[in-house]
Amino acid sequence: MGEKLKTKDKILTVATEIFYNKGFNGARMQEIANLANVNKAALHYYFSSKQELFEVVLLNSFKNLFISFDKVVNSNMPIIEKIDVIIEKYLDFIKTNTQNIKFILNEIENNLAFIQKNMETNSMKVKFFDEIFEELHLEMEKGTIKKINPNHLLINIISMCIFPFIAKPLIMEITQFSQEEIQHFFDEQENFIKKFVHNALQQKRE
Amino acid sequence: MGEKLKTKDKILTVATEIFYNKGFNGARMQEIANLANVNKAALHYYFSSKQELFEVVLLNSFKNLFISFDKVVNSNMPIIEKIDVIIEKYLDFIKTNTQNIKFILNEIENNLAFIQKNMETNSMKVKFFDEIFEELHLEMEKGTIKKINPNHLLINIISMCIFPFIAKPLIMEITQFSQEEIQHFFDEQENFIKKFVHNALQQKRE
DNA sequence: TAATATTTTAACCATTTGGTTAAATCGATT
DNA sequence: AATCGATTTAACCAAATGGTTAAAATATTA
Repeated sequence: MGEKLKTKDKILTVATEIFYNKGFNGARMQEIANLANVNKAALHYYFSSKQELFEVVLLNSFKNLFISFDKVVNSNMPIIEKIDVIIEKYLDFIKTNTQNIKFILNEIENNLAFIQKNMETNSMKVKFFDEIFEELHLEMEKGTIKKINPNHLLINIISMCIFPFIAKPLIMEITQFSQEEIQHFFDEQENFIKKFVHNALQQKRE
Repeated sequence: MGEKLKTKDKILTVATEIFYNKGFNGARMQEIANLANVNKAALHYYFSSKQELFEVVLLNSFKNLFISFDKVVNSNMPIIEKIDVIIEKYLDFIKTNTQNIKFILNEIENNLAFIQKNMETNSMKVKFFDEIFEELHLEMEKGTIKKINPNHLLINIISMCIFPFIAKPLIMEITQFSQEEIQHFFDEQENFIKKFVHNALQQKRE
């Protein structure tokens, strides 16, 4: 017991790693089998085809994304602090899941139908966005923060949190940053984004 | 004359399209040959291998990126307006070159050595960053704009301009935006980013 | 322990894929 | 028109790849 799933789990773990790094087309069943210490036939015993194995990995990857973003905030702290928490959560997630996001961004277009089907059946809806939207609208009505489009606010926050990680190799190539410089950049990024957003949200003092 | 390069150009155009959409691993020489209306052997007549053809496409792709970003601004308009122009240029570029950027982001890691070698020999250095950095520092000294880290400012501007295009399919899946809603988002995005940045840069009135 | 179901293996197979070769065709120059 | 180099083609090839099969090994259960 418990041991039964060992091989299957091992295969899935290895497959995830390989698919994340090489994508569907770059992944080789043989390499997955080798790294999982099983025969290629064992792969097909647990997963009928490369496509099926891939889809399991893709779906897990998506679930992972949604779990992390769901219900980020539900306390009754001030809106500005809440946004700070959102920024922290996004940065936390991307730091340890860069490959996960890259993988999804790369593979989503070729698998839209599959994803849509399984998003529905697994009822992975994002209430998070709706909730924070509503709250932002409320606070704007109250005059706590400036009136800006919440869609833009949230998507641009996500952009600033995620893109530098996705584009790290390109950024390093273009800027010729040293390892220390890029490290310093990422260390400072959280505070920069927070201030950036505060400036956009805070009412000017009258 | 001029006709001589026709076939080679046709191959390159088609190869670019295929490599952009499917990456190195997903691209098939046969498909490139078919779309270019030539035999597969003709491909190898002009490009010795898939790798070589790929590298030509990759290098062109990189040059394209650098040409677009080089010398964005050199007039003597106020710094804030200059930043606006930069935002416009980035958005213009990404609108028509989404696949180009995605391709580079995906393939850069596996081809770092090649890119570095050819960046040097082709002396594709980006003076743009240095110049605008210097100017930002100057204006901060003068007190025209707030003192913030130019690295962060520029990279975050780029993030906001580029990421939504890269992540459009994912955003649509998560937000369940309709076609009109997403269109509206992209239409408004330019002004949003500009205001966002202005707020971050403008000195509070005393 | 014998019987049964689960898991793993080695040896194959068909197809795809990048690449080659030698001959044929086309184009310009003389 | 004859010549010579550039271009294109058809027919192949070896290696890689996803997948299959039947038998062996390992657990599980009666």
